[in-house]
Order: sequence, then structure tokens, then C-alpha cells
Amino acid sequence: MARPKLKLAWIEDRKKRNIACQKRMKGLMKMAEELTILSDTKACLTFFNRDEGKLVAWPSQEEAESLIERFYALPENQRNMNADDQESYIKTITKKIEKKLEHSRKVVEELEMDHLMLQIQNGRMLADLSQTEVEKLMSYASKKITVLTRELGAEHPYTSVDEPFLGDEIPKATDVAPEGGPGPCVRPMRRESVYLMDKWFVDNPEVQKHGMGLVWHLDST
Amino acid sequence: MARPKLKLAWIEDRKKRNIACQKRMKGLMKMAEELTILSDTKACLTFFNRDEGKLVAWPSQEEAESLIERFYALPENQRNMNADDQESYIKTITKKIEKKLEHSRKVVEELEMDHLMLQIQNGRMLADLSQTEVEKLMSYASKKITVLTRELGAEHPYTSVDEPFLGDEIPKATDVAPEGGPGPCVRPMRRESVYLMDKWFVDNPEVQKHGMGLVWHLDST
DNA sequence: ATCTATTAATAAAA
DNA sequence: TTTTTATTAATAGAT
Repeated sequence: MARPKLKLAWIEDRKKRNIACQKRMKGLMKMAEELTILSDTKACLTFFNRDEGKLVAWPSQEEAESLIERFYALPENQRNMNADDQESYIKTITKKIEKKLEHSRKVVEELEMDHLMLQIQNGRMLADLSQTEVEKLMSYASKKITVLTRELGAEHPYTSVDEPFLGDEIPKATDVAPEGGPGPCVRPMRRESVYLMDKWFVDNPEVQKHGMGLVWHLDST
Repeated sequence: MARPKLKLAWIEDRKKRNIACQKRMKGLMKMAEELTILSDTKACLTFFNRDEGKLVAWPSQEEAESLIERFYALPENQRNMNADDQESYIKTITKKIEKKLEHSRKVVEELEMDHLMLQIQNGRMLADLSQTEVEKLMSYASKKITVLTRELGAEHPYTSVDEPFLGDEIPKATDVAPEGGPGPCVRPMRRESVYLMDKWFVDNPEVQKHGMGLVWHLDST
């Protein structure tokens, strides 16, 4: 009966954990709605539960998008500024642009790899790839595996049976953690990429023939 | 002392309303954080308070973006598919990825140019640029000018020094939004880029010295 | 799903 | 502003 004082820690029991998660998400939504009633505020909650692979947006995906778009449309009113402000403004946006640039380059890299994998899926042979492409692909794969491993944790159902070993290349800290903040700040892998990599490594004889020998199983629920 | 039972209605008093709003936002964030600790869940809250014009994303704007991106990346449940579906699915995402790749490359190019312009703004001399960089920069500039001209209509606004127009005419584009839909397929220039280009061409003696002679006036308010 | 003991959040006062 | 406190609201565990 007596509810013990909350420990605020990871709930070991999976069932309990997911029940608690459900309840608390519901609670958060209720409170968010109250907030919008009490004040002039738009609120939006987005959740991604890795365990169940469930993605939730409240009150709607559209609302989430529209609220995010406000951020993009917000380079503030830079129009009325004095010269002193200008300089620090320039510095600020330089930083911002550099950050975005770095991020966009990563996105491009990721997309290029997806693209490459799809080509191979559709008949392009590994032997056709240039040495550079092969190296990039392997480095990308090992990087992503490291990220995935961290993200999914040791007890996750998707976890591979074997340790990923592609590993001549262990990602440096700068590769994986671009942003500050506490904890490992790893940009989550796109679900689509996960799917692609899985299909690719599991199904593709070309891959195995070349001894990339990396198999894990996402679908073994 | 006695707290009256919550009415759950708009709070008339502005001060009270905003205090309540603040508190409850803080509370929501705390509870969201707890959720992420207790379970395998990523959470993100976004608020926009109309009254104070305040936009908040927790834990970060980046997180909000990344979570939203998961929705874009969710093309149904791809898990239970037969072989026939597979093929058309592969084709579909190939197209998607190619489109994204193309778009992302454009974004990178744009950001690189912004970055270059900022460097020059901050002392790097045009003479220090490689021929390639200069060419890219000019090509970028002329491309953007073409785009702007089309976007704004036939009136050649840049030749007019007096008319203030740009700031409010530029569509509020996000630099990440994929295009599509009807109309000319011209990606609108980022508001920030417009500002930068203006500052750059108008103010930078380095630019004029090199006969890039490209001057228009965005800010003549 | 529903209930209830308990903790946690919070509105108003200090 | 921050801190305190009375009260309501959320919720963990049990049913």
C-alpha cells in the first residue's frame, strides 16, 4: 500500500517502467493542456520511447512542426543595432553558422552512406566501389554501431549477440559528441538508417563476401 | 494561505498568469526530465508564450528538431513487408534520400558561403582566397541574386536605393524545409543570409576593390 | 481499468 | 526576488 519515496532512478522492471512511462506521459500532457488553458501559451510535447519504439507528439505532429518553425524564423530583429552590438552579433552568428555547417556536413555524410548502401542493395557490387568509398562505408558503419550500442544500452532487445568489432576506428570524442551538456550527447541515428543498415548487413551477400561480417538483429522481438 | 481549489480557467491577472505559466513550465520540464531518467524515453517540450513572445525549447532546440525529424523518417511500419513491397519501398526511400542529399548539399554550400563572407567581414582579405573560393563566392552571389529577383518580381528593386522592402518580403523560410508543392521551385533564401549578403556587399571595401561591384540595398529603412 | 496512500507540485502569502 | 506553507494534484503499488 504504502508508496515508497521516489528514488528517481531507472526502473529495472520493464513492465513497471513502461507503465510508469505511460502514466507520466499522460500526466505531462494533462498538465501541458492546463498550462495552455491558464495562460496564453502554446505547448507541445514530443516523446520517443526507445524501448517500445513509440513516437508521440502532443497535441499533434503539426503543432510540433509549427512550433519548431518559429525557431527557424527567429533570427531576431537585428535591424536596430548599434555598432558594438554588431560585432558581438557577428560573432554569435559565426558560431551558429559553424555549428550548423558541421551538423549539415554530418547529415550529408549520413545520407551519402544510406545512398551507397541502397545502391549496393540494388546491384552495385562492392568490388565496384573505390577504396575511398569502402573505407568511408566501414568507418561510417563502425561509428554508427558505437552510437547504437550506447543508445540502446546493454539490455535492449535489439542488442547484437556479438560485440561489434569493425573497430579499427573508434570514433573520437569530437566525432560523437559535438554539443556540450551533460551525458553522452549523441545524435540519435535515424530510424530509417537503422533499418537500412540492418537490411544491408543481414541480407547482402556482397557485404559478407567481403568479410565485413557484421550482423546484428533488429527484428528479433 | 489557503489555496482555493483550482478553477482551471484563464487567469485574468496578467502578472499572476505569467508567474503561473513560468512555474508550470518549470514543473513540466522537471517532470519531463524525471521521465527520461525513469524510462528509455527522450522527451522534448516546446512552448510559445504569446503574451511575452517567449519561445522555449527543452532540453534544446536541437533536441526538438531531432525528435521532429523522426516523424519525417517514419514511413509507416516497414517491419512486416513482403518481398514485393520491399522493392518498391527501397525505390521510394532511394528517391527520398537522393532528394534530401541534394537539399543538404545546397544547405552546406549556403552555409559555407555565409561562413566565408563572415570571415571576410572579420578581416580575411579577398586576396587570401583561392581562385576556387572566389569563383564559388561570385557564382553563389549571382545565383542568389537571380533567385531574389525572381522571388520579388520584375521590378528590379535592387536598383532603387530608397525603397525599404526586403526584410518583410522575404518568406520565412527554414533552411531545412524540403521544398515541393506548386510554384516556382526556388528555395527562398534564409533571412540570415540575406542580411549577411547585404552587409557584406554594401559595407565591405574588399569586395568593391575587387570589382565585384555588386551593391544593392536591403536595409535602407 | 480502478483505487488509495503517499509524495510532489504549486498558489498565495511572507 | 526567493522562501515558506497549506492545499491540491499526480501517481506507485495494490486490487
